[in-house]
Amino acid sequence: MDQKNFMDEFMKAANQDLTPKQAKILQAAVEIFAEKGYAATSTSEIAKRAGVAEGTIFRHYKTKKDLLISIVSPIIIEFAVPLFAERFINEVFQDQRLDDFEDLLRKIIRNRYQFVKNNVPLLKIFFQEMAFHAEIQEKFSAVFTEKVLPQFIKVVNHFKQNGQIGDFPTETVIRLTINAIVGFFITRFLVMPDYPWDDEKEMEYTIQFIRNGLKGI
Amino acid sequence: MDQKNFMDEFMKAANQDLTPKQAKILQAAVEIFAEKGYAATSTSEIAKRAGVAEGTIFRHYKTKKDLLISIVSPIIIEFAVPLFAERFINEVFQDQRLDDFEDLLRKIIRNRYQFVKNNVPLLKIFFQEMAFHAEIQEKFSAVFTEKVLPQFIKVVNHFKQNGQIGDFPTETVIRLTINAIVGFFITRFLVMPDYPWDDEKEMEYTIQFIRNGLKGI
DNA sequence: TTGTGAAGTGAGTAATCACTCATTTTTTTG
DNA sequence: CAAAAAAATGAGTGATTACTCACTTCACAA
Repeated sequence: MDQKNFMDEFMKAANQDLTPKQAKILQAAVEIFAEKGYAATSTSEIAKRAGVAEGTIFRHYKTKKDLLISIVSPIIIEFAVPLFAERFINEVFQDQRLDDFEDLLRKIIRNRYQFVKNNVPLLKIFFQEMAFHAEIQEKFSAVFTEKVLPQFIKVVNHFKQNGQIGDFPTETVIRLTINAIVGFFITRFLVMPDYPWDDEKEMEYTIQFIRNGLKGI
Repeated sequence: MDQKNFMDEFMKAANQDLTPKQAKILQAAVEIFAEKGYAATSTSEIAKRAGVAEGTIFRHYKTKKDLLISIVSPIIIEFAVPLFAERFINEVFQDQRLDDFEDLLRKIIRNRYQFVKNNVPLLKIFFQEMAFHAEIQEKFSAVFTEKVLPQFIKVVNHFKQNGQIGDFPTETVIRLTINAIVGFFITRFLVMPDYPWDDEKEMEYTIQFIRNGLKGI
């Protein structure tokens, strides 16, 4: 995916030029997809909950799958990109206050925590349907390898050089870090959303776990 | 996947003799459920791949959902339980060679690695369908809280007392540990199965990551 | 006011769905 | 071997599916 397509997606996501009925359709689809899964959801049920005729769905979305893609695409970009925009990463190398791995971890986790908390159903749909739809996999893969990975590598190598991260391969550091962070969110919001979490504490423990786990001996 | 291992798992768990056609049905259902998901799979397609009449499926399984539960139930027990059988855990407190957190981690990860490798489609179905079927959630919850959690708590407290695990809450230690291990398996076998993994090295890095991450400073 | 295109409608359609059941085939048993 | 039981069959069922299309309603510019 090239830059232009990418920005198109982003603009499409940011734009609010949806008709009221179209917005209702998206809202209903997200709710039901998250509840029962894409394949188990019928377009008639979406139309019913959206308070819309079934034909209206197909006026805006060529197929049911098109509706799914329209829902999932923005969330891929919004979840992965913002914290890894070039502007932000450059700060890491220039701003004294960011030259600490633990502080960076804290900043990333706290920022993404708010985003995840505000988008649980959308993210549930993403994780579920990624397993079965090549379009979603490809879109995610493109965003990850083009936008996230290069910046992540820069940062890890930076902290490896100044000794805050130990002698692991860079890809392994990235795997372990993303897994610890995303794993926390999945446990917190999808696996055990009703557990009496103390989010502040758990985030801090997770930060310590990652920092110590990656520290050289 | 090795078909022999695969059917062995079923025989063991079901503790019941299957007719050849019934075995074919299970095998076909596992394959297609893993490929396209439970809801997107039709019973006619299962029958076709199994080389069986559609009615034969319903002679052995009351409903399509019944077939799913019959597939998923054994895997829950076999994944969670074996390493936490009382006999094994008692060894941890008696056997000198097991009185090292790192060695225990290594033993657990290596054992479960083989199991996961031999049961990828089954585990994929489990993770996917757990999100939507209360029966599966309840079965898993029961096995986890009755069989796994109590043993895990014992072990963690043991290693906290002798200083190998630092001052985290026990539940947090368990969350971080399971997340690191299961996360590795999911990344390795579901998210990026085609990446040129060096499994030995990645397991060792994961062990170091957990051990250092949980170590008190 | 009127013309025009977009938005919205809902009855209609062919295909497919999970599941049934009367019947046939295979296996077990006495 | 014959009778009984179990396993397997596949055509048939009503319900539901994603999607279509001829039509109506709407917003708005000329």
